[in-house]
Amino acid sequence: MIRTHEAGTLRADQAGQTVTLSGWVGRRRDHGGVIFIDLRDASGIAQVVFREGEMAERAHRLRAEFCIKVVGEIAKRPEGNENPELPTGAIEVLATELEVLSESAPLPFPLDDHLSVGEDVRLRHRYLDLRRSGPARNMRMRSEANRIARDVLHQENFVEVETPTLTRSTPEGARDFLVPARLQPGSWYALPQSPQLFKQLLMVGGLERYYQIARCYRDEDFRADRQPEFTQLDIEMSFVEQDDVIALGEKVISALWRDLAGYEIPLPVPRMTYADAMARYGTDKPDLRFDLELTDLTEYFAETPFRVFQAPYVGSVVMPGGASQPRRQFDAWQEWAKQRGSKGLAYVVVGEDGTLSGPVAKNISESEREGLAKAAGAQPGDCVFFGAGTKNDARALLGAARLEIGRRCGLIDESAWSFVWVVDAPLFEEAEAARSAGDVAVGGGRWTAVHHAFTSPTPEWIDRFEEDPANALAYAYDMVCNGNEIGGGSIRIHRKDVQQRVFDLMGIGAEEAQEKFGFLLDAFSYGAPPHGGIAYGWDRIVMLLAGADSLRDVIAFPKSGGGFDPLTSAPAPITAQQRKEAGVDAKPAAPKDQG
RNA sequence: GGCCCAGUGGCGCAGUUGGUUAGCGCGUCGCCCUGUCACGGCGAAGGUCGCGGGUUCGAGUCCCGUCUGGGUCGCCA
Repeated sequence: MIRTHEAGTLRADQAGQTVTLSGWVGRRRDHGGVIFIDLRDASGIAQVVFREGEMAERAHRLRAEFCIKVVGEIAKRPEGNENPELPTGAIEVLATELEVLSESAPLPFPLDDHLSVGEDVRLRHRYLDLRRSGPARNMRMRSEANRIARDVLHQENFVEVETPTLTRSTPEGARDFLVPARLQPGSWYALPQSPQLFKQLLMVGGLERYYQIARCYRDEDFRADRQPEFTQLDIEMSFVEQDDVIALGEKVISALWRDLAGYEIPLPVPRMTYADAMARYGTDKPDLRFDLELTDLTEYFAETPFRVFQAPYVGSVVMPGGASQPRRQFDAWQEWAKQRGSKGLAYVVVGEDGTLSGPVAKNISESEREGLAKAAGAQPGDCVFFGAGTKNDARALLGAARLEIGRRCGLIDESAWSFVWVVDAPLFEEAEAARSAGDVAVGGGRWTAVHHAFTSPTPEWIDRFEEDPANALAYAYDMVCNGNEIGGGSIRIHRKDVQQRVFDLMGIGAEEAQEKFGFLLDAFSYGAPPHGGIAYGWDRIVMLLAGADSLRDVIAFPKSGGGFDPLTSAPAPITAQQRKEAGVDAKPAAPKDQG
């Protein structure tokens, strides 16, 4: 090693020792006769002092981010010159030797922690950004999270297995990234959207307990909380039921939050049914850091003269103190609602004397006005927002309004952690609904899987889901933290007959099933064990633990919008030669196409 | 794909109802400085205001288009 000590570890009791440090020049304070350098390495910083003569002269030429080696003696700082802000603030290193290991060009942006720098410049020079304390801390925290997960799973006898990234399309429902196969022009690999099928095969393979910190790829449009390649902590277990996977999942999560957030998650994590979550919070990932709930007023307005409320569903959410909003603010709410595809956001203002006002108040009947505040749970001075329409649409709008109210009214305790399992989600949705929403419905049937086609029905439904597909429940569970879905999984189908019935309902014929998932079905015919698992959204979990605002903050080399890598400028054009070899332009041999 | 916001020296920003030479802070470069720690002082360099077109006597500013980035909805477990 070309250092004997790490800069950030030096303490007063080491005074007198001669040390060799290597690292980067942080701030320098040049006083002519005496020059101070903050020498930074991965452990922290230490002040190095260059005095008079040749040492000072050479140190004078040092610039920000030069990589240097310094030999010197640790000394207690003169009385009154200690810096209590620094862990090493009691000492300094009196340099006797200086070697510049590598010079640095002027920086494209300052590395000081207290200065704000645009994200695109930082990502373009991510290697410099990572020298800053914040990004460096996030990388280390992520490493710790990996370690903790591995520790827990190791203790539980899990086997870490790597699965292929050049593979066939997995049935997750997103668009695949495709890789041309040079040796079979016209054929393509898909990058896995998750290791779903492989982990099930590992269960058939008798590994019983598998996990992987797995890279997954989905070719969809971008969001702040989405990257085209992302990481899951992927887990699968044999001979388990829902409660077993949930218990294991809680072990992992509670260890993470205990060690990295200093928070002891009260166990067991409460569970809520999907139906309950939708009814009370208008979402399948409720943020339970505040109590506000939706109210179902469909019955209440059953006889309403107000056309807008003559809908399959009418619900409301209260904005505490919302009555005092200026008119402009209510207009802004309309805009807000329109922005998410709604016609508007009906509202009623409850005056201090309890009388209702606002555009909606005039349109409803006398008796409806009478009891509305009470029915909606509103107090004088509140305002009530309404959603009317199909159950799904109206609830989605109200759920979003609930979150917006929480933010604007400061109802959310930002320091709080709320965890909940959402269970008993529907197993199927109508294929029509899925298709109209732009989904690529698998199979030609009326029903399609909400999760994926290998999710088992709950024990109550496993023998009769065909009778009432709309209400059949999936043996699945999502873990939600502060309104973020951080993980989800299910008990899988392991019986060939059940799998066949699910395929039948989805209109996937035997031939099609064989072609698409034949390898899995074949595997299931050889004594497949009952199994299930869970996958945690690793980037998002680390983001929450780090208190970061964006997934990009916890990924070493993230992509920016449009899937562009600001550092390497990928994706990039290929040469004609590469194009030819890759077989990108191969014509399909025969019309006999495949999926 | 829709909508919203932003693009001004290396970085972060200001720039009024359109009006002379586009400012400020940081950084950079040079000189000075023996106790600083976001050191300080003096001086200097550095900008076709994202790009293209239009309106105008005159555009960083107004209009249209376009590109890039961020956010959001669609999409996405």
